[in-house]
Amino acid sequence: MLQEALQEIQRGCAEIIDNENIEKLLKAYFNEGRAYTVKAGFDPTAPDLHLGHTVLLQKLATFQKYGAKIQFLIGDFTAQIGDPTGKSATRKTLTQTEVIENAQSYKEQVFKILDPDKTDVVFNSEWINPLGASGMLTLTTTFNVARMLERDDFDKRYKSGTSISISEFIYPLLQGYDSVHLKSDIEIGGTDQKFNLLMGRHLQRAYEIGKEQSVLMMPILEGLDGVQKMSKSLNNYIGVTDAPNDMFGKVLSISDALMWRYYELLSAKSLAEIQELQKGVEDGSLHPKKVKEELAQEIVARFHSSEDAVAAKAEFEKVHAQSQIPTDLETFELEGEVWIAKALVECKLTPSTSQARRDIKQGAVKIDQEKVSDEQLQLEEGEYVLQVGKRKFAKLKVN
RNA sequence: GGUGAGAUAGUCAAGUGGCCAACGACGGCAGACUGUAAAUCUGCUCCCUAUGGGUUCAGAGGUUCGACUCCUCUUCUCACCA
Repeated sequence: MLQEALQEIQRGCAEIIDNENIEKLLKAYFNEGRAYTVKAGFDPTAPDLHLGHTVLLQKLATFQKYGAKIQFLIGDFTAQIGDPTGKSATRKTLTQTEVIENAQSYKEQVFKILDPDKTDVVFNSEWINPLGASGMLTLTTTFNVARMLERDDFDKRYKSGTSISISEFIYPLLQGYDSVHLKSDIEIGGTDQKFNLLMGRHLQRAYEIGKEQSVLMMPILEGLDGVQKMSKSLNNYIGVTDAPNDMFGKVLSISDALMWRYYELLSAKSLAEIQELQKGVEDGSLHPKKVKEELAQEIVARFHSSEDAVAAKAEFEKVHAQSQIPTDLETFELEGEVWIAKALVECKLTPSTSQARRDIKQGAVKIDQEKVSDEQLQLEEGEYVLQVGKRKFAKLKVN
Protein backbone atom coordinates (compact mmCIF):
# COMPACT_ATOMS: atom_id res chain seq x y z
CA MET A 1 0.00 0.00 0.00
CA LEU A 2 2.72 2.43 0.99
CA GLN A 3 4.82 1.39 -1.97
CA GLU A 4 1.89 1.86 -4.30
CA ALA A 5 1.17 5.30 -2.88
CA LEU A 6 4.77 6.33 -3.33
CA GLN A 7 4.80 5.14 -6.88
CA GLU A 8 1.62 6.99 -7.75
CA ILE A 9 2.99 10.13 -6.21
CA GLN A 10 6.24 9.88 -8.08
CA ARG A 11 4.47 9.09 -11.32
CA GLY A 12 5.37 11.49 -14.07
CA CYS A 13 7.39 13.75 -11.78
CA ALA A 14 10.27 15.67 -13.25
CA GLU A 15 12.13 16.01 -9.97
CA ILE A 16 11.56 15.44 -6.28
CA ILE A 17 13.51 17.11 -3.54
CA ASP A 18 13.56 15.41 -0.15
CA ASN A 19 11.71 12.27 -1.05
CA GLU A 20 12.46 10.77 2.39
CA ASN A 21 10.24 13.38 3.95
CA ILE A 22 7.37 12.38 1.68
CA GLU A 23 7.90 8.78 2.66
CA LYS A 24 7.80 9.72 6.31
CA LEU A 25 4.58 11.68 5.89
CA LEU A 26 2.95 8.79 4.08
CA LYS A 27 4.03 6.33 6.73
CA ALA A 28 2.57 8.54 9.40
CA TYR A 29 -0.65 8.66 7.44
CA PHE A 30 -0.90 4.94 6.88
CA ASN A 31 0.14 4.02 10.42
CA GLU A 32 -1.47 6.73 12.51
CA GLY A 33 -3.88 8.38 10.12
CA ARG A 34 -2.05 11.65 10.47
CA ALA A 35 -2.79 14.17 7.72
CA TYR A 36 -0.26 16.42 6.05
CA THR A 37 -0.47 19.44 3.80
CA VAL A 38 0.40 19.93 0.16
CA LYS A 39 0.59 23.44 -1.18
CA ALA A 40 0.15 24.53 -4.75
CA GLY A 41 0.08 28.14 -5.85
CA PHE A 42 -1.96 29.53 -8.69
CA ASP A 43 -1.84 32.85 -10.40
CA PRO A 44 -5.25 34.51 -10.50
CA THR A 45 -4.44 36.30 -13.76
CA ALA A 46 -5.19 33.29 -15.95
CA PRO A 47 -8.48 31.65 -15.11
CA ASP A 48 -8.93 29.85 -18.44
CA LEU A 49 -7.34 26.53 -17.75
CA HIS A 50 -6.18 23.95 -20.23
CA LEU A 51 -5.07 20.38 -19.67
CA GLY A 52 -1.51 21.51 -19.08
CA HIS A 53 -2.60 23.20 -15.89
CA THR A 54 -4.49 20.16 -14.76
CA VAL A 55 -1.33 18.07 -14.55
CA LEU A 56 -0.70 19.68 -11.18
CA LEU A 57 -4.32 19.26 -10.16
CA GLN A 58 -4.20 15.61 -11.03
CA LYS A 59 -1.17 15.18 -8.82
CA LEU A 60 -2.95 16.99 -6.01
CA ALA A 61 -5.87 14.61 -6.40
CA THR A 62 -3.47 11.71 -6.01
CA PHE A 63 -2.18 13.26 -2.82
CA GLN A 64 -5.72 13.63 -1.56
CA LYS A 65 -6.22 9.96 -2.11
CA TYR A 66 -3.35 9.33 0.26
CA GLY A 67 -4.30 11.55 3.12
CA ALA A 68 -3.21 15.02 2.09
CA LYS A 69 -4.99 18.24 2.81
CA ILE A 70 -4.48 20.55 -0.17
CA GLN A 71 -3.60 24.17 0.33
CA PHE A 72 -4.92 25.67 -2.87
CA LEU A 73 -3.23 29.00 -2.81
CA ILE A 74 -4.40 31.85 -4.94
CA GLY A 75 -1.60 34.36 -5.20
CA ASP A 76 -3.69 37.48 -5.18
CA PHE A 77 -1.00 39.54 -3.50
CA THR A 78 1.87 38.20 -5.55
CA ALA A 79 -0.13 38.72 -8.73
CA GLN A 80 0.37 42.41 -8.17
CA ILE A 81 4.06 41.88 -8.74
CA GLY A 82 3.93 39.28 -11.45
CA ASP A 83 6.08 36.20 -11.42
CA PRO A 84 9.36 37.09 -13.13
CA THR A 85 9.90 33.46 -14.14
CA GLY A 86 10.60 33.31 -17.83
CA LYS A 87 9.22 36.77 -18.34
CA SER A 88 10.93 39.76 -19.75
CA ALA A 89 8.30 42.42 -19.17
CA THR A 90 6.27 43.51 -16.19
CA ARG A 91 2.61 42.62 -16.24
CA LYS A 92 -0.50 44.55 -15.45
CA THR A 93 -1.99 44.48 -12.01
CA LEU A 94 -5.45 43.21 -11.23
CA THR A 95 -8.25 44.84 -9.35
CA GLN A 96 -9.73 43.16 -6.32
CA THR A 97 -12.95 42.29 -8.16
CA GLU A 98 -11.04 40.72 -11.03
CA VAL A 99 -9.15 38.57 -8.57
CA ILE A 100 -12.35 37.42 -6.94
CA GLU A 101 -13.98 36.65 -10.26
CA ASN A 102 -10.98 34.71 -11.46
CA ALA A 103 -10.78 32.83 -8.21
CA GLN A 104 -14.40 31.85 -8.58
CA SER A 105 -13.91 30.45 -12.06
CA TYR A 106 -10.89 28.57 -10.75
CA LYS A 107 -12.99 26.88 -8.14
CA GLU A 108 -15.59 25.81 -10.66
CA GLN A 109 -12.97 24.08 -12.77
CA VAL A 110 -10.72 22.82 -10.04
CA PHE A 111 -13.30 20.92 -8.05
CA LYS A 112 -13.99 18.76 -11.04
CA ILE A 113 -10.70 17.17 -10.13
CA LEU A 114 -10.14 17.90 -6.47
CA ASP A 115 -12.18 16.86 -3.49
CA PRO A 116 -13.46 20.09 -1.94
CA ASP A 117 -13.58 18.53 1.53
CA LYS A 118 -9.86 17.99 1.44
CA THR A 119 -9.02 21.37 -0.03
CA ASP A 120 -8.45 24.74 1.59
CA VAL A 121 -8.63 27.64 -0.78
CA VAL A 122 -6.48 30.42 0.58
CA PHE A 123 -5.39 33.87 -0.58
CA ASN A 124 -1.92 35.07 0.24
CA SER A 125 -2.87 38.70 0.67
CA GLU A 126 -4.44 37.49 3.91
CA TRP A 127 -1.08 37.09 5.62
CA ILE A 128 1.17 39.16 3.42
CA ASN A 129 -0.73 42.39 3.93
CA PRO A 130 -0.44 42.23 7.74
CA LEU A 131 3.27 41.64 7.37
CA GLY A 132 3.84 45.37 7.13
CA ALA A 133 7.07 47.13 6.35
CA SER A 134 8.99 45.61 9.21
CA GLY A 135 7.84 42.10 8.41
CA MET A 136 8.83 42.63 4.84
CA LEU A 137 12.21 43.90 5.91
CA THR A 138 12.79 40.82 8.04
CA LEU A 139 11.91 38.70 5.05
CA THR A 140 14.49 40.42 2.87
CA THR A 141 17.26 39.85 5.41
CA THR A 142 17.02 36.12 4.87
CA PHE A 143 18.44 36.24 1.40
CA ASN A 144 21.05 38.08 -0.60
CA VAL A 145 21.35 39.53 -4.04
CA ALA A 146 24.27 37.38 -5.11
CA ARG A 147 22.23 34.23 -4.66
CA MET A 148 19.19 35.79 -6.20
CA LEU A 149 21.25 36.45 -9.28
CA GLU A 150 22.18 32.80 -9.53
CA ARG A 151 18.76 32.28 -10.83
CA ASP A 152 18.91 31.67 -14.53
CA ASP A 153 16.52 34.28 -15.86
CA PHE A 154 17.77 36.97 -13.51
CA ASP A 155 21.31 36.10 -14.43
CA LYS A 156 20.59 36.50 -18.12
CA ARG A 157 18.83 39.77 -17.65
CA TYR A 158 21.53 41.09 -15.37
CA LYS A 159 24.30 40.21 -17.79
CA SER A 160 22.45 41.63 -20.74
CA GLY A 161 21.67 44.80 -18.85
CA THR A 162 17.90 44.34 -18.98
CA SER A 163 16.14 45.86 -16.05
CA ILE A 164 15.21 43.78 -13.03
CA SER A 165 12.94 45.53 -10.64
CA ILE A 166 13.43 45.13 -6.90
CA SER A 167 9.87 43.92 -6.60
CA GLU A 168 10.75 40.98 -8.78
CA PHE A 169 13.34 39.98 -6.21
CA ILE A 170 10.61 40.11 -3.62
CA TYR A 171 8.40 37.72 -5.57
CA PRO A 172 10.19 34.46 -4.76
CA LEU A 173 10.55 35.57 -1.16
CA LEU A 174 6.84 36.09 -0.80
CA GLN A 175 6.02 32.83 -2.48
CA GLY A 176 8.39 31.14 -0.09
CA TYR A 177 6.88 32.96 2.82
CA ASP A 178 3.53 31.46 1.93
CA SER A 179 5.04 28.11 2.82
CA VAL A 180 6.20 29.51 6.14
CA HIS A 181 2.78 30.80 7.02
CA LEU A 182 0.95 27.70 5.82
CA LYS A 183 3.53 25.37 7.35
CA SER A 184 3.31 23.27 4.22
CA ASP A 185 4.78 19.78 4.26
CA ILE A 186 5.06 19.52 0.52
CA GLU A 187 4.80 22.00 -2.32
CA ILE A 188 4.24 21.08 -5.91
CA GLY A 189 4.74 23.15 -9.04
CA GLY A 190 6.11 23.10 -12.56
CA THR A 191 9.78 22.57 -13.28
CA ASP A 192 10.03 26.22 -14.21
CA GLN A 193 9.18 27.07 -10.62
CA LYS A 194 12.17 25.31 -9.11
CA PHE A 195 13.81 28.42 -7.73
CA ASN A 196 10.62 29.68 -6.13
CA LEU A 197 9.79 26.27 -4.73
CA LEU A 198 13.18 25.91 -3.13
CA MET A 199 12.78 29.33 -1.59
CA GLY A 200 10.00 27.82 0.48
CA ARG A 201 12.46 25.39 2.03
CA HIS A 202 14.98 28.11 2.61
CA LEU A 203 12.51 30.35 4.39
CA GLN A 204 10.99 27.59 6.46
CA ARG A 205 14.47 26.94 7.74
CA ALA A 206 15.19 30.63 8.26
CA TYR A 207 11.97 31.13 10.21
CA GLU A 208 12.60 27.95 12.17
CA ILE A 209 9.13 26.52 11.83
CA GLY A 210 10.46 23.06 12.50
CA LYS A 211 10.00 21.54 9.07
CA GLU A 212 11.18 21.91 5.54
CA GLN A 213 8.79 21.20 2.75
CA SER A 214 9.50 18.58 0.16
CA VAL A 215 9.33 19.87 -3.37
CA LEU A 216 7.76 17.98 -6.20
CA MET A 217 8.09 19.30 -9.71
CA MET A 218 5.89 18.29 -12.58
CA PRO A 219 6.98 18.56 -16.19
CA ILE A 220 5.33 20.93 -18.62
CA LEU A 221 2.76 19.08 -20.68
CA GLU A 222 3.34 18.90 -24.41
CA GLY A 223 0.59 20.29 -26.61
CA LEU A 224 -1.31 18.52 -29.37
CA ASP A 225 1.71 18.69 -31.66
CA GLY A 226 3.66 16.65 -29.15
CA VAL A 227 6.64 18.95 -29.22
CA GLN A 228 5.95 22.38 -27.83
CA LYS A 229 4.41 23.06 -24.48
CA MET A 230 0.67 23.23 -24.36
CA SER A 231 -0.36 26.84 -24.53
CA LYS A 232 -3.15 28.97 -25.77
CA SER A 233 -0.94 31.16 -27.91
CA LEU A 234 0.44 28.16 -29.78
CA ASN A 235 -3.09 26.95 -30.30
CA ASN A 236 -2.15 23.40 -29.42
CA TYR A 237 -4.23 23.11 -26.30
CA ILE A 238 -7.29 21.36 -24.97
CA GLY A 239 -9.21 23.81 -22.83
CA VAL A 240 -11.11 22.44 -19.86
CA THR A 241 -14.17 24.31 -21.11
CA ASP A 242 -13.90 22.99 -24.65
CA ALA A 243 -17.11 21.40 -25.92
CA PRO A 244 -17.28 17.61 -25.47
CA ASN A 245 -16.99 16.89 -29.19
CA ASP A 246 -14.00 19.16 -29.60
CA MET A 247 -12.32 17.73 -26.59
CA PHE A 248 -12.85 14.19 -27.77
CA GLY A 249 -11.63 14.99 -31.27
CA LYS A 250 -8.54 16.76 -30.04
CA VAL A 251 -7.51 13.84 -27.87
CA LEU A 252 -8.02 11.45 -30.76
CA SER A 253 -5.78 13.58 -32.93
CA ILE A 254 -2.70 13.25 -30.75
CA SER A 255 -0.01 10.79 -31.73
CA ASP A 256 0.21 7.36 -30.14
CA ALA A 257 3.46 8.25 -28.42
CA LEU A 258 1.92 11.35 -26.90
CA MET A 259 -1.09 9.35 -25.78
CA TRP A 260 1.02 7.49 -23.22
CA ARG A 261 2.40 10.74 -21.96
CA TYR A 262 -1.13 12.01 -21.47
CA TYR A 263 -2.06 8.80 -19.71
CA GLU A 264 0.84 9.23 -17.35
CA LEU A 265 0.16 12.84 -16.52
CA LEU A 266 -3.59 13.21 -16.89
CA SER A 267 -5.35 9.94 -16.37
CA ALA A 268 -6.79 8.83 -13.07
CA LYS A 269 -6.07 5.25 -14.04
CA SER A 270 -3.51 3.51 -11.88
CA LEU A 271 -0.04 2.73 -13.11
CA ALA A 272 -0.92 -0.94 -13.17
CA GLU A 273 -3.93 -0.35 -15.38
CA ILE A 274 -1.92 1.73 -17.78
CA GLN A 275 0.72 -0.95 -17.98
CA GLU A 276 -1.99 -3.42 -18.92
CA LEU A 277 -3.07 -1.18 -21.77
CA GLN A 278 0.48 -0.78 -22.92
CA LYS A 279 1.03 -4.49 -22.92
CA GLY A 280 -2.18 -5.00 -24.85
CA VAL A 281 -1.10 -2.60 -27.56
CA GLU A 282 2.35 -4.13 -27.76
CA ASP A 283 1.16 -7.68 -28.26
CA GLY A 284 -1.53 -6.55 -30.66
CA SER A 285 -4.53 -7.61 -28.61
CA LEU A 286 -5.60 -3.98 -28.17
CA HIS A 287 -5.98 -1.44 -30.94
CA PRO A 288 -4.22 1.83 -30.05
CA LYS A 289 -7.22 3.77 -31.24
CA LYS A 290 -9.38 1.99 -28.66
CA VAL A 291 -6.95 2.98 -25.97
CA LYS A 292 -6.97 6.55 -27.16
CA GLU A 293 -10.75 6.62 -27.18
CA GLU A 294 -10.75 5.46 -23.63
CA LEU A 295 -8.49 8.33 -22.65
CA ALA A 296 -10.63 10.79 -24.57
CA GLN A 297 -13.73 9.54 -22.82
CA GLU A 298 -12.13 9.78 -19.44
CA ILE A 299 -11.15 13.38 -20.08
CA VAL A 300 -14.51 14.41 -21.48
CA ALA A 301 -16.28 12.73 -18.58
CA ARG A 302 -14.11 14.60 -16.10
CA PHE A 303 -14.88 18.06 -17.40
CA HIS A 304 -18.41 17.41 -18.63
CA SER A 305 -20.20 14.15 -17.81
CA SER A 306 -20.02 10.49 -18.70
CA GLU A 307 -23.14 10.90 -20.85
CA ASP A 308 -21.37 13.63 -22.78
CA ALA A 309 -18.38 11.35 -23.17
CA VAL A 310 -20.49 8.56 -24.64
CA ALA A 311 -22.26 11.00 -26.93
CA ALA A 312 -18.98 12.51 -28.07
CA LYS A 313 -17.64 9.12 -28.96
CA ALA A 314 -20.78 8.25 -30.93
CA GLU A 315 -20.64 11.56 -32.75
CA PHE A 316 -17.01 11.02 -33.58
CA GLU A 317 -17.74 7.59 -35.01
CA LYS A 318 -20.56 9.00 -37.04
CA VAL A 319 -18.58 11.83 -38.56
CA HIS A 320 -15.25 10.15 -39.11
CA ALA A 321 -15.77 6.43 -39.39
CA GLN A 322 -18.98 6.68 -41.38
CA SER A 323 -18.24 10.14 -42.74
CA GLN A 324 -21.65 11.50 -42.02
CA ILE A 325 -22.50 15.06 -41.21
CA PRO A 326 -22.18 16.15 -37.59
CA THR A 327 -25.36 16.69 -35.61
CA ASP A 328 -24.90 20.22 -34.37
CA LEU A 329 -23.74 22.65 -36.96
CA GLU A 330 -23.26 26.35 -36.74
CA THR A 331 -25.78 27.93 -39.09
CA PHE A 332 -25.23 31.00 -41.22
CA GLU A 333 -27.67 32.95 -43.32
CA LEU A 334 -26.93 34.93 -46.43
CA GLU A 335 -29.03 36.88 -48.89
CA GLY A 336 -29.39 36.33 -52.61
CA GLU A 337 -27.19 34.31 -54.89
CA VAL A 338 -23.87 33.54 -53.23
CA TRP A 339 -20.55 32.72 -54.79
CA ILE A 340 -19.17 29.58 -53.20
CA ALA A 341 -15.82 31.12 -52.24
CA LYS A 342 -17.54 34.00 -50.49
CA ALA A 343 -19.88 31.61 -48.75
CA LEU A 344 -16.95 29.68 -47.30
CA VAL A 345 -15.45 32.86 -45.96
CA GLU A 346 -18.75 34.01 -44.50
CA CYS A 347 -19.19 30.68 -42.75
CA LYS A 348 -15.69 31.02 -41.31
CA LEU A 349 -14.57 27.82 -42.94
CA THR A 350 -11.81 29.60 -44.77
CA PRO A 351 -9.86 32.78 -43.98
CA SER A 352 -10.03 34.35 -47.45
CA THR A 353 -11.58 33.82 -50.83
CA SER A 354 -8.12 33.09 -52.15
CA GLN A 355 -7.79 30.24 -49.71
CA ALA A 356 -11.30 29.09 -50.57
CA ARG A 357 -10.41 28.86 -54.24
CA ARG A 358 -7.28 26.90 -53.48
CA ASP A 359 -9.26 24.50 -51.34
CA ILE A 360 -11.79 24.00 -54.10
CA LYS A 361 -9.04 23.40 -56.60
CA GLN A 362 -7.63 20.71 -54.34
CA GLY A 363 -10.96 19.00 -53.91
CA ALA A 364 -11.25 19.81 -50.24
CA VAL A 365 -14.66 21.44 -50.44
CA LYS A 366 -17.93 19.58 -50.31
CA ILE A 367 -21.53 20.68 -50.43
CA ASP A 368 -23.98 18.14 -49.02
CA GLN A 369 -21.27 15.48 -49.24
CA GLU A 370 -20.65 16.25 -52.91
CA LYS A 371 -17.23 17.42 -53.96
CA VAL A 372 -17.20 20.86 -55.55
CA SER A 373 -15.07 21.23 -58.65
CA ASP A 374 -16.36 24.51 -60.07
CA GLU A 375 -14.85 27.46 -58.27
CA GLN A 376 -17.30 29.79 -59.93
CA LEU A 377 -20.28 27.95 -58.49
CA GLN A 378 -23.15 30.17 -57.38
CA LEU A 379 -25.41 29.00 -54.59
CA GLU A 380 -29.11 29.49 -55.25
CA GLU A 381 -31.73 29.84 -52.57
CA GLY A 382 -31.82 26.87 -50.24
CA GLU A 383 -30.03 25.10 -47.43
CA TYR A 384 -26.58 23.61 -47.75
CA VAL A 385 -24.10 21.81 -45.58
CA LEU A 386 -20.66 23.12 -46.44
CA GLN A 387 -17.51 21.26 -45.60
CA VAL A 388 -13.84 22.08 -45.92
CA GLY A 389 -11.38 19.30 -45.27
CA LYS A 390 -12.29 16.59 -42.84
CA ARG A 391 -13.24 18.61 -39.83
CA LYS A 392 -14.75 21.94 -40.75
CA PHE A 393 -18.48 22.02 -41.26
CA ALA A 394 -21.18 24.69 -41.37
CA LYS A 395 -24.77 24.96 -42.41
CA LEU A 396 -25.70 27.74 -44.79
CA LYS A 397 -29.11 29.11 -45.56
CA VAL A 398 -29.40 31.22 -48.67
CA ASN A 399 -32.49 33.40 -48.78
C1' G B 1 29.42 57.98 -26.02
C1' G B 2 32.51 55.68 -30.53
C1' U B 3 32.73 52.06 -34.45
C1' G B 4 30.98 47.99 -37.26
C1' A B 5 26.96 44.49 -38.70
C1' G B 6 21.93 43.84 -39.36
C1' A B 7 16.13 44.52 -39.73
C1' U B 8 12.77 40.19 -45.79
C1' A B 9 5.97 36.63 -45.40
C1' G B 10 3.87 32.48 -38.90
C1' U B 11 9.39 31.26 -37.73
C1' C B 12 14.37 30.54 -39.67
C1' A B 13 16.63 32.19 -44.00
C1' A B 14 18.17 33.42 -49.52
C1' G B 15 17.89 37.50 -52.79
C1' U B 16 22.28 42.83 -53.46
C1' G B 17 18.84 47.52 -59.95
C1' G B 18 14.30 44.57 -64.11
C1' C B 19 13.33 37.28 -65.18
C1' C B 20 10.62 38.96 -57.43
C1' A B 21 4.68 38.07 -54.42
C1' A B 22 10.24 37.19 -53.60
C1' C B 23 14.85 30.39 -53.60
C1' G B 24 14.93 27.04 -49.57
C1' A B 25 13.76 24.93 -44.69
C1' C B 26 10.30 24.44 -40.72
C1' G B 27 5.48 25.17 -39.46
C1' G B 28 0.39 25.30 -41.32
C1' C B 29 -3.61 23.70 -44.73
C1' A B 30 -5.38 20.14 -48.25
C1' G B 31 -5.29 15.37 -51.18
C1' A B 32 -3.75 9.84 -51.23
C1' C B 33 -2.87 5.91 -47.66
C1' U B 34 -4.85 5.15 -42.52
C1' G B 35 -7.00 4.62 -36.81
C1' U B 36 -8.74 12.62 -37.66
C1' A B 37 -1.88 8.08 -34.98
C1' A B 38 2.96 7.75 -36.92
C1' A B 39 5.71 7.20 -41.40
C1' U B 40 5.41 8.13 -46.60
C1' C B 41 4.00 10.45 -51.35
C1' U B 42 1.61 14.90 -53.74
C1' G B 43 -0.26 19.91 -54.06
C1' C B 44 -0.96 24.64 -51.80
C1' U B 45 0.70 28.48 -48.40
C1' C B 46 -0.22 37.97 -49.06
C1' C B 47 -5.14 39.93 -50.74
C1' C B 48 -8.83 40.64 -54.68
C1' U B 49 -14.59 36.76 -58.89
C1' A B 50 -8.23 36.61 -61.12
C1' U B 51 -4.11 33.77 -67.65
C1' G B 52 -5.52 40.11 -64.83
C1' G B 53 -5.31 43.76 -60.61
C1' G B 54 -3.73 45.48 -55.72
C1' U B 55 -0.56 45.86 -51.33
C1' U B 56 4.31 43.88 -49.40
C1' C B 57 10.80 42.98 -48.01
C1' A B 58 11.68 47.97 -40.26
C1' G B 59 9.69 53.54 -41.08
C1' A B 60 9.98 58.31 -43.88
C1' G B 61 11.97 60.70 -47.99
C1' G B 62 15.16 60.64 -52.54
C1' U B 63 17.87 58.75 -57.21
C1' U B 64 15.91 55.85 -61.49
C1' C B 65 11.89 54.29 -67.15
C1' G B 66 12.15 50.63 -63.05
C1' A B 67 14.30 49.43 -56.14
C1' C B 68 13.96 44.12 -51.41
C1' U B 69 18.33 45.66 -53.94
C1' C B 70 21.53 52.53 -54.64
C1' C B 71 21.49 57.44 -51.43
C1' U B 72 19.74 60.35 -46.89
C1' C B 73 17.41 60.55 -42.30
C1' U B 74 14.65 57.89 -38.27
C1' U B 75 13.54 53.74 -35.11
C1' C B 76 15.03 49.08 -33.23
C1' U B 77 18.51 44.72 -32.68
C1' C B 78 23.32 42.56 -32.32
C1' A B 79 28.87 42.74 -31.92
C1' C B 80 33.34 45.18 -30.58
C1' C B 81 35.55 49.53 -28.10
C1' A B 82 34.91 53.24 -23.89
